[in-house]
Amino acid sequence: MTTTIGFTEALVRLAHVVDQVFGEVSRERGLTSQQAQLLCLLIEEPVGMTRLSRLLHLEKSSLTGLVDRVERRGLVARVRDDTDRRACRIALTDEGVRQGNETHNEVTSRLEQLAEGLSTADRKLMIGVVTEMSARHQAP
Amino acid sequence: MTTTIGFTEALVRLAHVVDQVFGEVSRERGLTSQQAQLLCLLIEEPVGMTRLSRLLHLEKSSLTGLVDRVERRGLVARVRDDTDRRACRIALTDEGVRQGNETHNEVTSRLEQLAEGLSTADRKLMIGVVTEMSARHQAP
DNA sequence: TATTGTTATACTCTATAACTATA
DNA sequence: TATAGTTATAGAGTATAACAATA
Repeated sequence: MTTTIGFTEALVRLAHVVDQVFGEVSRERGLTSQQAQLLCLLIEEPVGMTRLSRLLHLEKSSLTGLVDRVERRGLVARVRDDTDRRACRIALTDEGVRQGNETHNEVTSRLEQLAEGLSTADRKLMIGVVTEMSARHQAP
Repeated sequence: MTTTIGFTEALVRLAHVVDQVFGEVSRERGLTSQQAQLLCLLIEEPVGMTRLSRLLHLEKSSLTGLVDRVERRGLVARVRDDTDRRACRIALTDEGVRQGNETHNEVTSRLEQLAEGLSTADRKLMIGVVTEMSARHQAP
């Protein structure tokens, strides 16, 4: 029973797998995908609401609630911006850093497991393809 | 400013792109991603709630509401199963077939556009990789 | 008893519109 | 006036638990 699929369908299927892995890992930590994604995004550095909303493709008002819920869990904090009293930056707490890193590592680990045995050349190819597609998608 | 990304990160990024394209196309038709996904899934044939819930990784109770909303929009109908009076199959209406096909085609078209210029060999490679990863993810 | 699907309930996610405070 | 962020509101998505009807 070997069903052949097309290229586009492969992309969609891959997206489902990634989404599900991310969802599973998040869920195991008592987080939603969105909450976990927020934590992962903040690992690098604190980010303000307006920029976060662009990065996550969310309206600012939607973000307010998401941040509220993660803040209530003690994983992030609103830190005031000294240069602009209207603004704040969302920063991970110590526990948030832990959860964010663990989530990221676990997702990475599981995806690596699924891709086990894939040659370095093939990986590089996929990275190249994705980088190109991603750039095209953001360009317009 | 050329930032190099890892293989796993590429997978995650690709998933985001696909999700977003799917979301954009759905939205343009006044549908949510989940509703559009349901329509696309039903293009092949009508499916019962239990099987749908496995295919979409959703609890049956969550599915009831989703089907309700899509049915309210006149895109699907609950058809009774003659061999089992407990069961029903969710079938696309004529309008549902149209929307499902158009959504599928538009998503395909936009993803193809993003992957324009990619060689046949590279496409085949990606299909192979995804098929393998997808199979591993479902296996356990 | 097991299975199919629904209902009740409680959160979460999301957008739109209107708002406050600061720039 | 424009920008940063919040509030109010409404609808959609989701899970858990309890349920009805049928197998």
